Amino acid sequence: MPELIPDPPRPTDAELEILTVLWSRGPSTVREVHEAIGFRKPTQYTTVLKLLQIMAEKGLVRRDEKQRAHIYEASQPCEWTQRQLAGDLLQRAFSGSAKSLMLGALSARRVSKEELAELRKFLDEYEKGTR
Amino acid sequence: MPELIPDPPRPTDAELEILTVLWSRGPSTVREVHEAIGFRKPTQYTTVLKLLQIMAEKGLVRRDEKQRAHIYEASQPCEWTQRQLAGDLLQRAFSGSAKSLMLGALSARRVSKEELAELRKFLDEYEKGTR
DNA sequence: AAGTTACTACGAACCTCTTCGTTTGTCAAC
DNA sequence: GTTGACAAACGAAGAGGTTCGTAGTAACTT
Repeated sequence: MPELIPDPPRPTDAELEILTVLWSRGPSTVREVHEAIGFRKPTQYTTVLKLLQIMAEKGLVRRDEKQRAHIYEASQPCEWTQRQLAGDLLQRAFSGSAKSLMLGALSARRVSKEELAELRKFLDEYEKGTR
Repeated sequence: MPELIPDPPRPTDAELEILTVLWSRGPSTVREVHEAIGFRKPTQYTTVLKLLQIMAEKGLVRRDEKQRAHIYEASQPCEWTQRQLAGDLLQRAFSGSAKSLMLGALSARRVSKEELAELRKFLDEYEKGTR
């Protein structure tokens, strides 16, 4: 019978930064993650290691211990986590109003005409999908 | 000369919940906030008080001490904070892609046809505004 | 074999967040 | 004036998050 594994919790800020690396790089060693993080802010190797260990306990990442240098991998796809985070914020800060969220996002930073067009296209496709 | 006050920090989960009450009720006493919160989850009066005191230190709320029962008020308008939160998440979890954020939000919960129409209308107006 | 390097594991320190019990102060009514 | 109600202030405890130093261990080099 299938193991019943609960959804991993919402990642914290530091955890999300690591997940970002794992999503873009794919399965990686601690060293690889550490190097990627190092570009953005100086961090000790063991800090990244500890974080990854804790994330493994929480179920945010999976760990392959077959090699000496363990390989870590995000347990959930990027889109899944993004959905959690967006839905969570939508609920907590925007009382569920997608329009308000959009307004907030667009006014937070300049958005190109291309991106606006993309958004429209996306709305069309979305509507078609839920018909 | 004008006091140079830094922007308040990103509110935590519990703080955001209180801010929500203040935005909808307007300036309120601790008791009023406590009652409003109590509808959603049982909480001690002093917990709300402490939270508000800390939020005042952080600059998230202003406090009027003229009355015996102090009056608290959100220091920033709802829209401002929403913009911060949306921009922050956009940056941290969506690499700045407004489209991805929208996709996440829409797939997080069902959205009515009316809301979709609203979104389109909003996009049009937004484009007009940034011409 | 001894020394060097690369890795994991562990533990502790420090901070923030959240919660609540207790104390202190103020005001009004009896 | 004493009492009771209601308010702020304070202190502390517990949980979680973040960081890092140190220790232990396996593999590689000479």
